[in-house]
Amino acid sequence: MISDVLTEWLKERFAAILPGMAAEVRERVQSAPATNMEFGDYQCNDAMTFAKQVKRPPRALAEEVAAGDARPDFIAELSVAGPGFLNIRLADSWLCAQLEALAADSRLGIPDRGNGRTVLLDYSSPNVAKPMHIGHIRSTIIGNALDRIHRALGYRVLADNHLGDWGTQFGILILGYRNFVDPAALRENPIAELERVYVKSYDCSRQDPAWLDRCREELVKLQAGDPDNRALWEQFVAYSMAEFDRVYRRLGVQFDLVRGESYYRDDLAGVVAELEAKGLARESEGATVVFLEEEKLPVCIVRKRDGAFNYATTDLATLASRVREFNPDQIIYVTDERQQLHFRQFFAVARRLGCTARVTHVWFGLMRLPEGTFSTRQGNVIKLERLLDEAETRALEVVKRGGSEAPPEVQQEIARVVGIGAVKYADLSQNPQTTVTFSWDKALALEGNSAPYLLYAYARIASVRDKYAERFPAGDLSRWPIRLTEPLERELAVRVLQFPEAVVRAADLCRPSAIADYLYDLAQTYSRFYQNVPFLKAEEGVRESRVRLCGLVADVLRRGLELLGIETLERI
RNA sequence: GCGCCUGUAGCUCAAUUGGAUAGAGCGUCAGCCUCCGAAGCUGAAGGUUGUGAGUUCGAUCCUCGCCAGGCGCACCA
Repeated sequence: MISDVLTEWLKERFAAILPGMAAEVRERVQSAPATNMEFGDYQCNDAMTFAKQVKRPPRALAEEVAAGDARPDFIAELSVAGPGFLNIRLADSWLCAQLEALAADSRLGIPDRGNGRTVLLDYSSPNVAKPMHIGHIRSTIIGNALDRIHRALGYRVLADNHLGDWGTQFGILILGYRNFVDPAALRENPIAELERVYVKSYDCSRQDPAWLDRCREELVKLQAGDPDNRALWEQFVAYSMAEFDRVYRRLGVQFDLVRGESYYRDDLAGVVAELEAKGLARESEGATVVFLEEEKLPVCIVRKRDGAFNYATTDLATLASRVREFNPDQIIYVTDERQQLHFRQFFAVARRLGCTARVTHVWFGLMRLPEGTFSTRQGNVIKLERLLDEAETRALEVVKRGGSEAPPEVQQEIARVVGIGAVKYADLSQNPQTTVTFSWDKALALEGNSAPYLLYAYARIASVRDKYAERFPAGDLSRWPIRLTEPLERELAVRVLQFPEAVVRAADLCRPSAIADYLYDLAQTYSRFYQNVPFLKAEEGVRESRVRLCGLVADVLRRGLELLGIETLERI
């Protein structure tokens, strides 16, 4: 990566002029893309940071760094500006060589950061017997993007869908099912019917304590292995999986493991026993809890007063099982913001149990409606499948409005890719940690910073290649080197080479939006280039170089979108 | 009450975690298709970064106090 090459060189330079603090220099010196094109391509601000410590003027330090006579071949210009900024302009010849290397590299320069190390990703994790609604989309899409990004960086990724298939809701559901289910409706739409039954039974439990007691009994029977309740439970899980699989297929999401909470049900007692044996958990107010005073956190309950286990227990059992079986270096959980406290508690307990795997909670803001939060009981949920349908419908309207000549099934396919891509991109292109207020127009945006803008840029490049082949049938792109003659194409070249940095950043921050931001910037730069720099009309040599550069942009766009789980089309 | 998060152009969001003149899209206004795909491009207007202090060469970013909103806080997950 460009920044690595520059950083390494800068570290040596700083270490040479600050021999007393070489170790710290090697730790901290960084280079970053220039904030303003006029300054150069990259910059380094560390003369200012070190000046304080050595009590010397920052500008003098910077000048000393810049003064060395052995200027490496990748730097064309190195200058000092303002209080001590080091501005670097890269050499065109070196940029061209880097582009040639990128063109020959199937990884497009993405480094092998993982080196085979294992990352386990826990995401999506919907509850059985409830429909997937738009609140589930963020975990699924962000988690899947993190999955793809880590795989690209050479990690061994295990994506695990930790279904909510063993909670207290099953007592309510089983009793409701026995009393209210409509077999015809169940055949027609199982999940909708189960949802109706659940809501009705839930209402009963709120009004009638006796009903609630009977729900608890059903739950106890299920957990004790009662054959009838077990059969019902299996049926519910099967219905839900069918629906989930349908949605996942549409979203292009695949898991390596689908292990719901039920998978760990026999481990729960052992977790509590271990905590007690190690003196970490003790009885309090009838429950078994772990006190977390050092961390200044509330107590973590691992067994309720009624003897039942809860979420924290399940998570601890799950973690232990994962460590035993896969020994992951890192486990990433993707959930909404409401679970922050829970994860802080859970991680604290895990550490006390000696867990050394790096555990990360990636949380995202809740999805809301303009009128407030939505809930199953208020009946104002928007189902995920309906969102996807609507996305495809709107995209199809745009395709038709554009006067597409393509046959209907091709238009349908374009609408599918554009619509689903728009939904995903709307979520992935912004910082996950903000609350989002759902609106159809935003989720399905088809212009501006959106998937269709990127897909359009991509399709235009595919067209460029076709046009080139058509007009210059004897042309052979591979015979011509890449050259940089126009400022805009040079700018585009630098952007293309920054792709690996965007991927690394997205992984480091667990923020796929870093890639989305980068791709949008790349597509914008490309569009300006496309509009303002002639290439098929350029002279031979320049023409081939520019068509090849276009091809590299296309490769990066395709790969980048793929990392976000968004498909591309050659025609749109 | 305590904790976490958010507040940036009329609206939706960026700003590479302390860097230079805070950038995009939508919307508004003015231009660009006999031309490599106009789902595009060029330009204009639009800002006391919620607010008040502090830290330093330098603050949207760090510290403290306020204001507004969201989400949590012992037996749901």
